[in-house]
Amino acid sequence: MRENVVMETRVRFAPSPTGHLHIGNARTAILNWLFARHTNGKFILRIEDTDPERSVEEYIDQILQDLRWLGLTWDEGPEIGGECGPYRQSERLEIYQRYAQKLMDEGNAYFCYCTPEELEQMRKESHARGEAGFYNRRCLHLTDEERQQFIAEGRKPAIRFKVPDNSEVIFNDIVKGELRFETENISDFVIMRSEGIPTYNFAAVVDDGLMKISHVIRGDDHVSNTPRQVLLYQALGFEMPQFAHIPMILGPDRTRLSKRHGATSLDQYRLKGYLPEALINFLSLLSWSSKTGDEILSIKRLIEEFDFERVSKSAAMFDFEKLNWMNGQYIRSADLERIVELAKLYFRAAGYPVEDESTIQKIVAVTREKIETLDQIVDVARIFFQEKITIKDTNAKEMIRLDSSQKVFWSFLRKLREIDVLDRENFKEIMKSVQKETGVMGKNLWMPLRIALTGQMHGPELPVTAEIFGKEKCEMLIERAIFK
RNA sequence: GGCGCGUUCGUCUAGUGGCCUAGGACGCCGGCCUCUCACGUCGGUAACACGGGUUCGACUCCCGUACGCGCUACCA
Repeated sequence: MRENVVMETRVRFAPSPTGHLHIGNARTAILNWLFARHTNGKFILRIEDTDPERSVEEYIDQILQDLRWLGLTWDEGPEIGGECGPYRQSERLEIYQRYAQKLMDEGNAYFCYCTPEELEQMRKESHARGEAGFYNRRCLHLTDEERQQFIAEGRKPAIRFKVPDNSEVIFNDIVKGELRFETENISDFVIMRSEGIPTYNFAAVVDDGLMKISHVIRGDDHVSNTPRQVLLYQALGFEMPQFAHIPMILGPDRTRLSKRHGATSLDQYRLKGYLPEALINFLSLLSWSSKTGDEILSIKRLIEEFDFERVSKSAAMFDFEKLNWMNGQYIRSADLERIVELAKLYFRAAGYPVEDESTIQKIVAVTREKIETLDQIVDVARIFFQEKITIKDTNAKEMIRLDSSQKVFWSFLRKLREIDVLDRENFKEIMKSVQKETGVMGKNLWMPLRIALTGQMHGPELPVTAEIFGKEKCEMLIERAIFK
């Protein structure tokens, strides 16, 4: 029957507020979002904050902010609600209890009174025997006296799911293909902790089921959890979603990307001056590729083209070099006004005055050409804000003392005084006539001017730099270079 | 230890049995552009983990080995 109905795609991103939004999780969020938009479905945000030990309220806001910064708008979730709320697991505790009770009533789950020490012992023993699972099902076969005894001792029970014997869990993963697991290798696992809080595997299934999630898209570190969840779906009678396990992102040492590898939280990237669309583009290209072979892809194209057919099965290393290159591409092609606004943030932090809008715009236009992350604009633009010029480079010092350089300065000065307003065009004209007059050309002509004006041998286009400085400042700087 | 997943240039990848003398991108190297750096542009460097099958033919299919990663919690 349901073959005829075109089911609406409903995907979810379910972060746990135990820290900042990790770059790997951001990628998972991006792929979920892309798929939702591609299929015209819904992108649902759910907060998995069942562990009070590790969940921190502030991180929820942080994560929401990060997601918004990326532009990943959600259709249901915190702050906007939806038909399947609440969207915070800590507010759904009664729901999990109800379904756990249902499993107990139907004989699919049972109380477990084992202590951490007892469990640890079992783990050791089964490990020594070379088995996969570890729980020996002691509490499944408890006599009434034993049970009374534990209760009398004040032991609070957890609830374990009873894994079917001798069967095989088979499911089709959209990216990995058919996956099979013997239940013999899965021991009865806890679904409700003794404090009445659900475990991840249980809460995720109950919520995904109730929220009618059609595709579970997550990192492939969850593959091993999936058979447990499949069993739960079956026992609970929920419709099974499709699973798509996307490959991990690795650090330079080929282990899963983590803090050890440097910047891993999204806000660090924002602060350093990466553009959200660059990050989305780059992250999308980790284990996915456009069939056109293009690599610079707009959000629009990403939405149009994304599908699981082209997601690869193997993990991908995070390549900072390529991200930087890509970010540079986006910085240069973005609307200038936008980059100006962002650049001002960095200028202000560096103490540069940003009041003169048209000057700032010119500065950004010429300096964005040379940076890969926005924070680098502070260094490149320093020449426009520095109080006085100090020449550190000895080659540069020697250069301006050259007779030919001094001749150039004098000639340039004379011609500069003849004009009213200096701009990039008449700067070039002046240079031409200075060349004619002095016979100095090429590097010997330009470099002394560059050094006199900026104190450095490298920098933005000189005509533009001179225009930004203006006639008076140039005049003053060249005079100084003459008498040095 | 057990279970699962993976393995094409340094890195991200294309490749679905002949189109592969393995293509593109980042990086790197060199040329051009040029006052410099960067941009841009042109060219170069560099890979099918290994061993068996299957097949007229294997990067592509099957099996094994090696290596890597993940899971193996009353974390998610």
